[in-house]
Amino acid sequence: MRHKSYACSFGCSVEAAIEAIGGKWKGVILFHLMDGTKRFNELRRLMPSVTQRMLTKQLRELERDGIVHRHVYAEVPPRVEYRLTAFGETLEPILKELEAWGSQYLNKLAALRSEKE
Amino acid sequence: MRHKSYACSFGCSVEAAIEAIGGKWKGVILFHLMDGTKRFNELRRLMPSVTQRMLTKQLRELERDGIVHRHVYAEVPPRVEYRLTAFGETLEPILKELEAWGSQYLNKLAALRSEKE
DNA sequence: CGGTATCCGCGTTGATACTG
DNA sequence: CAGTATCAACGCGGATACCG
Repeated sequence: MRHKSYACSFGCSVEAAIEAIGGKWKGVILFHLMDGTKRFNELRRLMPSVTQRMLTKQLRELERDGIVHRHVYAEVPPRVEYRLTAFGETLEPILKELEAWGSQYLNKLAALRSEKE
Repeated sequence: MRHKSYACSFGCSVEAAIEAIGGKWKGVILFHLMDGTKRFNELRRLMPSVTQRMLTKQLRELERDGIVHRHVYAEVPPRVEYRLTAFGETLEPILKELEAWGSQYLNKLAALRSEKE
């Protein structure tokens, strides 16, 4: 799914953007990181329905894509903090708009359902 | 994947938004529909790598979600046109920003690769 | 023209157990 | 605390064929 060849020229940057942030939990992860640096288990607590495996995987992809920075402290017990990179921060306005739009969308879905009853 | 219960309160509207537009081809479809009404095979020509099955499926989901309107003309041969709904049009600024960001992102990926060589 | 129907591979995800 | 490893299951998506 990831890292296909983006040979096409038009509309594909939209696709690339959606691939970067459209992973199953990435939007929510990024949204929480907009609040500031978070530790691994902090994120887990914020997203209880995400398994540890998936959280790790999504964070690694975001790191690979230059959106999230991972800082490992050489301590015992281990401490790992995640934060947006400068590039990741350029997503903030988009994430905020997505949240606003998503909220409208959820309202609309709820309205559609209640009018069917 | 779709129509989970959105019981949670925070960050989930981002998730909902991404689920609505994050389908494999939805971003590109919507981007093309921003140009104006398109017939089914017009969209196919604009996105040659999308199979007919997938295009149909994604369009049906966008229709169900109130983002795209499907107009069937009672003609022979059949004619079906797709266009953004009023609600779908509220996505336009977001899609444009996603495209701009995606373009930056692709540049960044290309830079990362070339500096590894 | 604009779809459905069916089959199936394979990637993604979850569950569980283990670790430095 | 913050992961990795392994295995099994599920479902997305492609290929192909057929239809009104």
